[in-house]
Amino acid sequence: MKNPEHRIRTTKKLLRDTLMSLLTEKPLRSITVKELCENAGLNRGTFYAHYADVYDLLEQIEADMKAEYFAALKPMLSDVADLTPPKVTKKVFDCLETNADLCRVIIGPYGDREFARNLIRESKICSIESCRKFFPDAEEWRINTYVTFVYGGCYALMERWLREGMVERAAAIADAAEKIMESGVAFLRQE
Amino acid sequence: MKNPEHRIRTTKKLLRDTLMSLLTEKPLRSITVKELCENAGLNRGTFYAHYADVYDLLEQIEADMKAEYFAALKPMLSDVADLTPPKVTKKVFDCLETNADLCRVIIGPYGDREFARNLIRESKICSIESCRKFFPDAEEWRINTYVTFVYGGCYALMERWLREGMVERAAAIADAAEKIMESGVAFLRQE
DNA sequence: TAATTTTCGTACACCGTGTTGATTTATTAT
DNA sequence: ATAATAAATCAACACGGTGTACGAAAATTA
Repeated sequence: MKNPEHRIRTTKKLLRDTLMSLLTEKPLRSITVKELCENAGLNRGTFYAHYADVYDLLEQIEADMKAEYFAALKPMLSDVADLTPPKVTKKVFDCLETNADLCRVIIGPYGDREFARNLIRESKICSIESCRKFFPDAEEWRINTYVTFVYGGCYALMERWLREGMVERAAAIADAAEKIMESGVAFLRQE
Repeated sequence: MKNPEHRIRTTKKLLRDTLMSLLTEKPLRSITVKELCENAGLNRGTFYAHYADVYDLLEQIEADMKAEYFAALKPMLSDVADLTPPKVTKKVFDCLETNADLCRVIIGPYGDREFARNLIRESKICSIESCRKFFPDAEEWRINTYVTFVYGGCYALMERWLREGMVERAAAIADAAEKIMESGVAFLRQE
């Protein structure tokens, strides 16, 4: 075969998929290694050959997701020169819409919302930089505060959107977010 | 003694304090009933007389916190007639500043941030109502979206504030939050 | 086909769990 | 104070998942 570790990859993928599946039913704390392996049809010893415990497994899954997220996001960001925070928001919402299945698990009742929050928070850095470019005279504290607020708001919208089944289009939410972060409460006086 | 259950209350309080203390060192998942009782100087059987497991204990602690939070917040809210969302924010920040010790544990590395988020989210309801009062012509969707965004933003500021050791005054953060939710990005053009 | 690597199967000691029943200690009521 | 009541203690137990080990079986590579 091409890949010398093809077999391991298959096994790992099976364990990952099984864990994600179990996470739609119950919290991580009540998922045992034994149960996980029985569901995956794997020997328990095989699990321990790759992971220390279920938390370790989830951590590795999340690390990979994070890598994929930024790998997918970066090209989206780099092809635009004047990248205002609202535009970043739109890109991120599109990214979520693409990976809807995964998002639903993470944001679900037994998912790791904290992980999602951290992803968004780490995206903050580039926004702070672009903000500085557009408002060179603004104090550092103001910029940081504004971006923090605005990212928190966007995350809240995302969470609601995912929780309610993504019935609206990503673009619609992104538009609303953009208008609020641009003009605040004036958003309620429109139309 | 006055209270017929004085002894139980003392025991429960001891268990609670011990758990909160342990939560500053390690995550809940690696805190065992055995360890908790050893630290509290109590018999393990005593624990099981009151709680099912450590998760049950934390749930009860959080339920009480929630009750206290709203008990403290309601009088703050009721003594003002024209309660705009920004004013609610100010009140909540004051409330957090008062209970700084507790907040630090919850928002800390092993705390339950999700619990904090839920508290804030539940405060949203009264804000939606007051928003409707001030903007009777706005569509329901717009109001809900705006309040969701704005609460997410406030929560993000709170989290940052707590994480950075509450060095700034609550009023300062509340002012910033107020201005952003009022006029959006214009916040960066001030001063 | 032979060599290598991964998975399987089994067994084992270990530890925390949750429960039990009897005993001791503290609180309440008389 | 003393008896009655309730809670905390103590020791013991079966149970289940953990993490590890090692040889056998199966799959992959050369």
